[in-house]
Amino acid sequence: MTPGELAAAIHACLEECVAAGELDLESNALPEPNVERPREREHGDWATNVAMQVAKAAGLPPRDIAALLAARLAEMPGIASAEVAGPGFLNIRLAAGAAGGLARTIVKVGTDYGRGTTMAGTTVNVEFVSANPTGPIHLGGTRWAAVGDSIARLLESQGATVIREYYFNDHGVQIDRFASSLLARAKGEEAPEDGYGGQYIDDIATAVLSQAAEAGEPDPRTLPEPEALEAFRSRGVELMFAEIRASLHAFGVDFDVFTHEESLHDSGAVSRALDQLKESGALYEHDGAWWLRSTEYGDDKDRVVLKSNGTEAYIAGDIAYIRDKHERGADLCVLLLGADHHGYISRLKAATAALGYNPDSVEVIIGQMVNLVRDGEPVRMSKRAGTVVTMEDLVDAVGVDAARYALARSSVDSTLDVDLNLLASATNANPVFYVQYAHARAANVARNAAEYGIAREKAFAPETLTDETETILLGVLGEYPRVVAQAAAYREQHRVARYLEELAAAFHQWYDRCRVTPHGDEPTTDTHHTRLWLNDAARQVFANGLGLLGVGAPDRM
RNA sequence: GCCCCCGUAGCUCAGCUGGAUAGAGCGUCGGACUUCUAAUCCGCAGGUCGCAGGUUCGAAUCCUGCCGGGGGCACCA
Repeated sequence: MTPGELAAAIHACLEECVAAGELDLESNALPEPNVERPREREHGDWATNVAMQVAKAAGLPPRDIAALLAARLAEMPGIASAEVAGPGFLNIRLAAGAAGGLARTIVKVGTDYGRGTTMAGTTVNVEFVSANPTGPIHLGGTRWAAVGDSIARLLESQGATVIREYYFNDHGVQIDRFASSLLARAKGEEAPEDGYGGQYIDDIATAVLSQAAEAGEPDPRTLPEPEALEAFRSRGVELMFAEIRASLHAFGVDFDVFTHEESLHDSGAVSRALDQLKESGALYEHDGAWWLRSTEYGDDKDRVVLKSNGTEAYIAGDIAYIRDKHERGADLCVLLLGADHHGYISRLKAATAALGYNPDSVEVIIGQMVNLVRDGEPVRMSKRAGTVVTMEDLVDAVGVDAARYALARSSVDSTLDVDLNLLASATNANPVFYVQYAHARAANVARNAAEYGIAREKAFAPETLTDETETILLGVLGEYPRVVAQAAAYREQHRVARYLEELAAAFHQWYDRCRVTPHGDEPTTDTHHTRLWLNDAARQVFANGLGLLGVGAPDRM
């Protein structure tokens, strides 16, 4: 019996109580009972606080309601006991066979265990990273790559169609500075004061020169300044962006759509969007500029969209972009942005509403910064000085799995300290190995079991799974679908990681106590076959959960 | 001045949609491999959940104020 089935059973008991006149409640207002594993083992396998939740509405003491439910619940098949505890908790024990049945359920369902359909039919556009192609992905962007991809996987697991999207800003002054930095380095000069430094600038400058030579074009350095800059800009951006894409791919993150900011301007999408807003009155003219009424959505002040000099402000591209995403069929647009962008939320919502879309169709996740720490001391990263730690640096130091896991296991609300020395030297400080090891162990157990003639087909006797560690392991396994559903609903990938660590602990403890293959001359019994079911169920959940984080599940370590 | 995030064990962080005695990893100390992987397990130690009020049967969790840290408040992108 899964916790979901148990919740349904409790709900049925509530309905029966209402039908029998024992509870004075609207039957359509009954809550979906919360079923959780109690912290204390003595409190049973599962507990619900539903009696306390409905106590006020029913006008009865919580313990009385719990008693009514307990009487009915205890009669149901698969339930060993139900008793009232504390202020009105209902502690439930499952019959051994009912609890153990979960192992077979998981094995049968396989990769679908933990998947749901609550978001079926919904198309979600998830935009993340979107770093300017003026340099390699740094630590902060790496965090969003790990988090964004995992959130995308979570949404997919609940049935959504997900588009991973990267907004590629090739339009503004940052790019101009990038181009002039390339030109300066190609000429052997220092990069300009407000430009970019670092070895990669030299490398790309060199690559631009050789590309031009191969194409039979004149040396860009000999061209007049504007043409020279353009040559370095167009080729440099392409080269830089190819490098970014390659890094992301090696990191296990691939995007479905790359949108160039320039293309929104070139295609007329920007002017179309602005025309629409002018017509609807969402833009107004003042001091020679056109303003968006973003204050109506909590912004401090209205924002300029068309500057008085006739050029478009940056936000104009954003407005066209959010319209573009909706027109391409997105029901929900999720954006991951760094904490330095939190001021954008209100103007983006305002733009969305002004365009005629539901502002709730845009959801901005603000993630806090990543700090580089070395031996406990904060290290300042500077693009100009070229002291930035990049995605590749991190991967070189700890590997993709450890990097992704370390970045995904914390809430994005917390600033994150990354200590390369710590991660690289004491790799067991990263719990990913604890989880992966559990999976590898389970795989090994399965290999050994096959050698000993233990096979799932030979028996499934769930009532033999009676060791305390087996009860706990089954309990944790049962929570997985709810954890995934909530992680998806709250867009909180770290819940999956934390869950896997809990599951790994339960698995290792079980492994320590219960053998799948018989000891020495011990005869093979149904218990061994049944434990293989449990082992394989755990292995499946490790694989499913690690998959949601984009982290590998190795069979050997 | 206004807005957002954070403040929980020595360190890094969970727990925050209100529930039973606040957790994990790392670090310290002490145990456990003649049989499925010791990257593991078991035990000890470690806490005014930043501070002060409030809400209620119940607050780390919700509300208000304050303190401390980070980020943001452009006709820049």
